[in-house]
Amino acid sequence: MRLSKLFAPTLRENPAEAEVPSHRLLLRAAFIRPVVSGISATLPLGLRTMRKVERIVREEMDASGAQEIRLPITLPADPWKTTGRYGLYGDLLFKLRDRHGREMLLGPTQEEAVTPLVAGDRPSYRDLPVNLYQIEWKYRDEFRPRFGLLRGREFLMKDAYSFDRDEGGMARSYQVMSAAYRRIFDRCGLRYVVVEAEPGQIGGGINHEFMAVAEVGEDLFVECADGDYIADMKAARPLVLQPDVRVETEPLTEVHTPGAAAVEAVAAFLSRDRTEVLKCMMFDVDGRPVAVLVPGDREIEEAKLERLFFPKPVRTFDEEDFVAHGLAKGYVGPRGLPDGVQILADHMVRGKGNWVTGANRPDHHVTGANTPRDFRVDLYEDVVVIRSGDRCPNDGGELRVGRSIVVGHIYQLGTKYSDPLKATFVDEDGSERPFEMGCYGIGISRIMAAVAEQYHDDAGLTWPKAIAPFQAAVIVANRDDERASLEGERIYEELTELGVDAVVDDRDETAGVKFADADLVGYPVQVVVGRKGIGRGTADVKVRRTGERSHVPLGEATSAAVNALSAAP
RNA sequence: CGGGACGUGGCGCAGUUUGGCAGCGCGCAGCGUUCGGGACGCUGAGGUCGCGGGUUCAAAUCCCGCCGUCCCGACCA
Repeated sequence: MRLSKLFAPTLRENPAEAEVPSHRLLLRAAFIRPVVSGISATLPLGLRTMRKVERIVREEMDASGAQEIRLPITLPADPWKTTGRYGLYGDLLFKLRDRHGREMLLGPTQEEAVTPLVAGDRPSYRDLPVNLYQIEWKYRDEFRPRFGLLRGREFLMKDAYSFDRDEGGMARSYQVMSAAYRRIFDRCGLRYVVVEAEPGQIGGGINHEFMAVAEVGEDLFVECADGDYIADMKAARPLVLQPDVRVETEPLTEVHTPGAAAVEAVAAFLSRDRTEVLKCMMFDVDGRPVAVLVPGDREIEEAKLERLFFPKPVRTFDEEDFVAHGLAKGYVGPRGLPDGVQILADHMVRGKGNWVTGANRPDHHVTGANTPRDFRVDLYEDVVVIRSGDRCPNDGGELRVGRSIVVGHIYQLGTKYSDPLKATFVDEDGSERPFEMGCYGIGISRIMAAVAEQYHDDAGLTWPKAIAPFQAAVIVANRDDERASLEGERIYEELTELGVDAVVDDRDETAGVKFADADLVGYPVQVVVGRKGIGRGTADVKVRRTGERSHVPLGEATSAAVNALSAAP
C-alpha cells in the first residue's frame, strides 16, 4: 500500500470527545471515526487490525474443532420472551417492529437463535458434541456508552455455542474453549488474567472472564496477594471469619431515631459502629419482595442477586414499592416484615448478633436484634461487594483490587436455554434430553481498543506485529530526492515480495510529518531512506516499540527489516 | 435515568460576562523558497455560530424549548 493512496486522515490534535488513550489514539491515527454516541465507523487501518484479530480468532476456533456459521442480526423477539431474557435485558435491547407489527430485535448475543437452529434437526447423541461460532456485529443500547470502542452500542464479537450430551461433555468443550482463548489472547499480545466471574445476563454456572489489565478498565477484579486466587469483583467470595467469642445477648429494645435513615446516620445517632448496624435492603424479584441483610459497613452486589434468581429480573424497591408493601423507607428491618417477604442474609451476618436495625416503623430502630429470637433468615448466601483488604477464600491472604477490560467470557450454561426452548437431542436409550450447553464470547473490536490501551506511548500506538494494520513502513525522508524514492520503492517491493505487510510513505510531505505519522499509527518496524543515509550508503531501521535504531547498508535494508520484524514483539 | 460541562469553517479553540462588521492556530488550495523529527512566505477557499421560537433598531452573545456530544453517578434505606 502506498500512503499517498491510503484513506488515513490522521489528526494532529486530540479530538475533544476522546478521554482515554485508546480512543484518542484510534481517532488520531485514523483507525475509526465517530458516528453517534457508542457507534463508530471503521477506517482502512482499523479494519485491517480488526481483520487480523478476526483471523487469529478464526484460526484458533477452527483448530479447536468449532465450525463457523452466520446467524442473523435481526431476530424475532418471541424466543427471547420464552427464555425470559426479553424482560431481563429490557432497555438494553434495540427493539424494532417489522411492517406487520411483529416484534423484532437486533441481537445482543445469540443463544436464542442458535439453540433452535441446532435442535431443529433433532440430532442424535451420535452427532454431539457440536460447537458453532460466528463473528458478527452485536447491538446493545448501553445506558452509557463510553471510551470509544471499549463500551460501544455496536461491537464486533465472536460468539460460540457448544452442545453436549452431558455435563462431562460440556466441561470438556469448556476446557477446549478455555485453551483456545489463551492461545488467541497470547497471539494478540495482550497482557491478561483469567478470572472466576459472574454470569450476568447470560446466566449459567461456572464461567470465566479473560481480562486485559488496564488502568482505564471498567471491570474490577480481586487478586490474592499470595497469587492463589483471582476473580471478578462481582463474583469474588470473601472468606468469612466467624467470631469465636459469643457475646451476651442483649434484650430487644426499640429506640427513637428521628431522621436517621441511612446506616451512617443511625450509627452516629446511637454512637455505634457501622458494623453493628444490620442493613436491610428491599428488592423486587420479578414481583416478589426479598429483603437482603448485610452488615452496615457493607454493600450489596446486585450481580450476585441476579445470579441467584436468574433469569428473574432483580431491582431495588422504588418509592411505590415501599408504599405498596406498607414499609417505612429507611427504617426497614428483618423483624416484623410482612409474610411472603423472603429474607436473605449474607454469610457475614451469620454468627453475629445484637444488631441495630430498622423497626419497620418510621423514625424507629431496634437494638439487640438477634436471630432466630427476633427475626428469621430464610437463606444465607454470598451477596456482598468485595473490597480491598478482604480475605482470600482459599488461604485467607489479603485481596487486592485491580482494573481491567473484559475481552473474553466463557460460560457453562447447562440446560439454561435448552430447557425453556425445548431444545433436545435423542439419547442412546431413545429418550429426548436437553443439550448441555456452553457459550463463549470474544470482543473483537474491544480487543483492538484494549491492545491500544496496553501498547502506546507519547508518540502514538505501538502495536504487536500480529495485529498491527501493517507490519512495516518504508519512509522516503526526502521527497525531492529521486534516489531516495527509488530505493524506498525497491525496499517496499522487496518486502511485499517476501510476504511482509508493508506500506511506503510516498506522500508529498516533509520528513517530520512522515515520522510523526508512522509513530502515531504504530507500524512495528520503520525503514527510513533519505539523502543523508544514501550519501553514506545506508538506510535506517527502527523498531517502534523499543525505539531502537540501526544503520544498515542500503542493499541489506530489506533483510534487516525482516530480521527486525521477526525479532519485534 | 439524575447531575455537570460543552456545541462557533475539516480539527483544536477565542469571542458570550457588558448585544453592535464572525476571529485565531492547525489543516485545505495555488505560487515560490525549503527538504532526516509535525518547514517558511505570499495569495486564497471555506461558517444557516447545534435546531426552533421569543426579546431588541440590532442576537454567536439575553430569554424559553428541543437536539446532540462528553464526563461523573445511578437506587446501599
